[in-house]
Amino acid sequence: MQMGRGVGAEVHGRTWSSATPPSEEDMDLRRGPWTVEEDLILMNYIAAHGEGRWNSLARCAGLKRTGKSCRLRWLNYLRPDVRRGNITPEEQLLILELHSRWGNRWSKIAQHLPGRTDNEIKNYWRTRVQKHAKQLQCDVNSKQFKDVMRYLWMPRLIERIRAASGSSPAAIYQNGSVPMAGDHPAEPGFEAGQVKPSPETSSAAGSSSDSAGMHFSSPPIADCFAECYGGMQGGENKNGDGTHDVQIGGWWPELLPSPGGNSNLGLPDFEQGAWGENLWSVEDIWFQQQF
DNA sequence: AACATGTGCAACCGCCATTGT
DNA sequence: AACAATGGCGGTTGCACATGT
Repeated sequence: MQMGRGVGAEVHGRTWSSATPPSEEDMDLRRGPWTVEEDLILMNYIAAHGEGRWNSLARCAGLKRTGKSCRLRWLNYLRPDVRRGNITPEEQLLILELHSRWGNRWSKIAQHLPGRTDNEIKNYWRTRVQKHAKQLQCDVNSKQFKDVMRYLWMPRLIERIRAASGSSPAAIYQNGSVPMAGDHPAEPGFEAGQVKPSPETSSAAGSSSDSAGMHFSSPPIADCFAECYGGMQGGENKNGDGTHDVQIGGWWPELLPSPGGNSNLGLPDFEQGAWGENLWSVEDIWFQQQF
């Protein structure tokens, strides 16, 4: 998909004012979508000379582009290790987790998703996650929404990954690059929440009779994440006695689709982008209203 | 079939930090 | 020390395509 852009006013990383009109060379700069020829020139030049010093690179390569534009094109599109295609559930989970930790630090988040660019992650967040917040009529940065993410989406993603795993869901962490609980600053909004699930209204995806009156302190997301993933590292949920799934024990299983069952129960289909109107089950709405 | 609306995403914008002179 | 050039980042835009009516 290619598209043009409006005529902007920045060349060589600088802007010009009406008092300092662009030079003839500046006027010659190309904007908008890159052509195949330009891509080839850029790739060949970088293959021969390496990347960096983008402004001189653009000049020396004969590209009528700003250095910034070349850099962006290379990093977001042409780099050989750029991964394209759907964001996997594992990646989705990681994005949710890391965003809860770092906020809109897209480049930092991208460092933990090999092959994914900050631009892609940012786009994912804006198009998918923010859309959900809108559907729930709450702000994406609100505690409500963060709790929905933490207690509904993430466990469901985990369950989905687990259900799908023959392939290890922990594969994404094989490089050991993902910081886990304890190595990040506390996130104030996530520290002290209390969840009071209603047994009457939370049984859509399963049955539970022992959760009445249960109160759970909200663990930091990373703790849930580590716990849940810890339970999956061996490929199976090892605990017959529920000790391992301490964070997703209790009322969480009620919200989760049964393993091997329909893992899409009430879960927005992140992967396929099926974000219809009825994404939210009654329990989701109920959950959201508790905050 | 034609039009309207929604969605995804590449590319640009503007600011700030760093580096060089 | 001051200024300019450059790199990097988060935010925003707008077009092509998909989907709905």
